[in-house]
Amino acid sequence: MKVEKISELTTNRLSIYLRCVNELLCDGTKTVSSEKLAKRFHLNSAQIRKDLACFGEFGVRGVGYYVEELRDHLQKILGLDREHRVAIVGAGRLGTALADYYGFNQTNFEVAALFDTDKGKIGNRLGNVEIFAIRDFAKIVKRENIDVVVIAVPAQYAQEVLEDASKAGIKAVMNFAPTPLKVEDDVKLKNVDLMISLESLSYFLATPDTPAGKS
Amino acid sequence: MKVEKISELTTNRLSIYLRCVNELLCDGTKTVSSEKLAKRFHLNSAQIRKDLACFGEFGVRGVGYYVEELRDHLQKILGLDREHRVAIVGAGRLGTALADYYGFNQTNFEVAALFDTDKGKIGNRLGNVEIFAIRDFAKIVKRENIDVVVIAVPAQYAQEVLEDASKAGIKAVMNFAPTPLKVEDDVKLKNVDLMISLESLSYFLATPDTPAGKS
DNA sequence: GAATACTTGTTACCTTTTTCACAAAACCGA
DNA sequence: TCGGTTTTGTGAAAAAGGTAACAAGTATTC
Repeated sequence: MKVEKISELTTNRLSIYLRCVNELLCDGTKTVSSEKLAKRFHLNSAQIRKDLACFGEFGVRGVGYYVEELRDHLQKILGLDREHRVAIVGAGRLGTALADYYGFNQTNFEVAALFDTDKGKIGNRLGNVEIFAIRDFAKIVKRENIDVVVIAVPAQYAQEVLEDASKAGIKAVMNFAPTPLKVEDDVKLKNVDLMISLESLSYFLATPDTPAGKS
Repeated sequence: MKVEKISELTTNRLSIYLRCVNELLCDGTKTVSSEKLAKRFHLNSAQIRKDLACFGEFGVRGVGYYVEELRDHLQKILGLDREHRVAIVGAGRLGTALADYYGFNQTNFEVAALFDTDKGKIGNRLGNVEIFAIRDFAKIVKRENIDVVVIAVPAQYAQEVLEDASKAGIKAVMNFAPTPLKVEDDVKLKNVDLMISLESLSYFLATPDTPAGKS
């Protein structure tokens, strides 16, 4: 096991491995080699081994990995062995769509609060989740033990929301607003930029000789 | 100008440059140097020059880049000088949220059709956009000149939708379902995987000594 | 018109990431 | 127990990506 800094590319792949391993578990598979895993899910076996080796020696030579054990390790590494409480800021279509996204409420991420500035929305509920005034952000974050914030507001308000989150002690933020945000060094900001993805598709369509491939 | 294959990292940055350049245009800026652009938007000037140089010599030594001209070049390169017609498959919350996303209808991407299997939804309209039966997919794609498909259905149906799209001649697909899809070599598939992003945040929270930083 | 200041395009260098290859380890069948 | 097979973990090589440095242009000043 190497003690070095883990790249985000690696942790992203761990998420994928976890998903694959869960699928194997559903099939009733007990053990799996990196080679079999790679073949089935179109991955690279050396990379799987190397990624996993960053966190310990989970495999058994000659056998492979015990699927259930591997799942437990991956969940632990990714911090999915405990619940995360999510606040979504912006109760527009995107925010409300995210609030009952398959990912949430089916995993250890629980949407605990929505926020908006629209008085017509404040106080309403979306399923079990109440829509609060953004003014009460810090208070609710504390009361509801929120540790992850999703920014789903128009671009011009995103920076402000990020700063509110930072002030409230939030360390993990996912941003859907298509604008570059400045962030404190101790806050992890993950940008999800649909325009970039769309324009990447557009580039591909405009450039016939480019090899396609996933991403 | 180098003639080599362009990486997706490069084209993604072109999207960002375009966004920055548009902001400069709003400010009335006429010319900009790679250095000024880099300073203002927290980029690297050498990388900007290198990325741009892949596509031609757009700059003037001693001056920099003419902002308007640069915008036109970037739009052309990214294929944004012509309209793209988008179909969204899955008229659930996510699909409908995407249908009136800021990105669409404010740019050259026009949502031309929604698709669903739910008889209660088929025939309804969301703004100007009609919801069609997935059965009519190929027909509508042709009639509406659709060239980009967005998959916003539950994971278990995603592969099927992708294959329908491929059969209908679609070459650019954006997938929101959290599952790995197999795709023809000539189809560009762009995955937007919110679970991976969330789990990346979770990893960060679970690993206190990790430096944060954007992504 | 020459000297100075500025900025690009590009090469060379450095860092990160991926892939390859194999010794070491564990299992299996006889 | 032993020889053969499988498969991991890892160091070394290769590929990809990012940064720095600078020669070659262009504009501006005096």
